[in-house]
Amino acid sequence: MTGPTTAKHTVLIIEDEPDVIDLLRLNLAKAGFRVLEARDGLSGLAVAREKRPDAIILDLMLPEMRGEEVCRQLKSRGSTAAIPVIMLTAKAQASERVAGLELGADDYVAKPFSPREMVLRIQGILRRLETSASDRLAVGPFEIDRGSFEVRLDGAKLDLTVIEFKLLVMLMEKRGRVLSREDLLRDVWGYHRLSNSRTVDTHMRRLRTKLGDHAARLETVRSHGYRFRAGQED
Amino acid sequence: MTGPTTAKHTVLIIEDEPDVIDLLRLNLAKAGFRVLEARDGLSGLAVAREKRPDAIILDLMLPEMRGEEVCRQLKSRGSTAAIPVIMLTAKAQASERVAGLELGADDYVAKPFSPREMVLRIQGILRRLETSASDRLAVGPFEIDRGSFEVRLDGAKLDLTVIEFKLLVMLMEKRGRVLSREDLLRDVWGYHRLSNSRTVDTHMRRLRTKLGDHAARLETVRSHGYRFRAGQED
DNA sequence: CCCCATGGTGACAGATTCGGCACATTTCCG
DNA sequence: CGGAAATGTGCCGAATCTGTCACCATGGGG
Repeated sequence: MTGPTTAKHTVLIIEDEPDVIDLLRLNLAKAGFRVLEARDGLSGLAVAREKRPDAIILDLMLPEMRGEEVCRQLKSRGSTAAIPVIMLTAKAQASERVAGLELGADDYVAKPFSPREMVLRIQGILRRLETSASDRLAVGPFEIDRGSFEVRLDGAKLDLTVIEFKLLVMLMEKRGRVLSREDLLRDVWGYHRLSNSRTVDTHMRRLRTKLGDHAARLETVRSHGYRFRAGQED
Repeated sequence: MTGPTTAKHTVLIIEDEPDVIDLLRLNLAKAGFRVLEARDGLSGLAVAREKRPDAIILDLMLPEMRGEEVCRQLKSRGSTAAIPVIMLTAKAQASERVAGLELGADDYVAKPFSPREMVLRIQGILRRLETSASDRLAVGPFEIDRGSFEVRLDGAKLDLTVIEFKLLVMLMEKRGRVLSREDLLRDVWGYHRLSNSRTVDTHMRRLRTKLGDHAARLETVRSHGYRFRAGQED
């Protein structure tokens, strides 16, 4: 996220059985989640659209609108399609599971479930979304956040140009591999016609300067290009 | 990814039973995946590190090194920690499942499993990773790719400044909500001391100019700030 | 209907960034 | 060791980006 860091994640429970709601609410709250609830499919859909929770636990058996349909509608609209949905159902048959997954559900838990497992699943899904959504890339002392265009080296924020940023990202993504000047021009600059100039070299120097002590990670491979050396932490 | 688009996803199967391997290999290949395999834990770990597959199917019962340990080691190193792991085990007890999830596994499938379900799970996990990894943000005619810093409007590439880009991303992420000038200064500019100038207004104008016909999506909310109007597609 | 707070707009100057060049340095090869 | 090729480095002018200001347009409250 580029935006302000949200302190807590919000989970919406769409479920009609009060016992199940209570069980989930208690455990999710204990794990630090904010909890919303809806007692039927229609209002669940409405709450999801209005509040945009970070995850949804969706019972299949619901009044007003069945869970399958709720899921389908969630997944069919841009603003809610990315919200992970965890299906909750009494039936554990494989056929049901497949149906749920085909609807676009992100995970599936059979009742009776262990609340601990449910919390872990949600945390796992959110962790996965989070690390790739804010799109962090960390190698040793280098930390890159594509979301906020920030680079940190040994914790200190580096002040890089857009080109320098892209250059470093590309080198780090392909760390260990040698990238030719053409590769870099194509991907960092987006050139089609290949400039025959020494632009890449110049920018590499600028980048190295800003990396200070760690400039050594940017290796020159004579006659071939440049490489971000992959260390043991990689 | 900023780099070239990879055509196929690669899945690594770490499993010692030939029957299971064949079943998976067949179905995954049919679904368009490239398949790697390893017959024991140690070599599985090695292959994972060298080839960096897009997903790993990991049996718990393995010669050389147990699946739990393989998973732990995968998750403990930067380069392989982000690879989703799907645990495969004969035991379906809840306790085992929790243990797997706590190890950092991303999903869990009990044997005997339906190959169809397995393929769906992998596709689901990869889809989730993908859409957020390349970090696309699409609303109506707007398409943003944070990976390549590109904005397209009605398919045409827009040439935005870094500030304009961040501004638009922030407004789109929080579309429908009014963002105050302070919100925007804090998140786009990263100011701590709040500039009392009209900087935000000026940049909004510049952004609007570049959006042409679609500038109307950027609404001014008098006395409060700005808002990206959420349309029906959202 | 008028006033004034609020926001839009055009302009501008300073700062930053960029691509390229000339020259220095290094590396490799015979 | 000598020379050629490759790369590092300092620097410059052009282009771009940015914050700010002054002035204009607008609209809501009294």
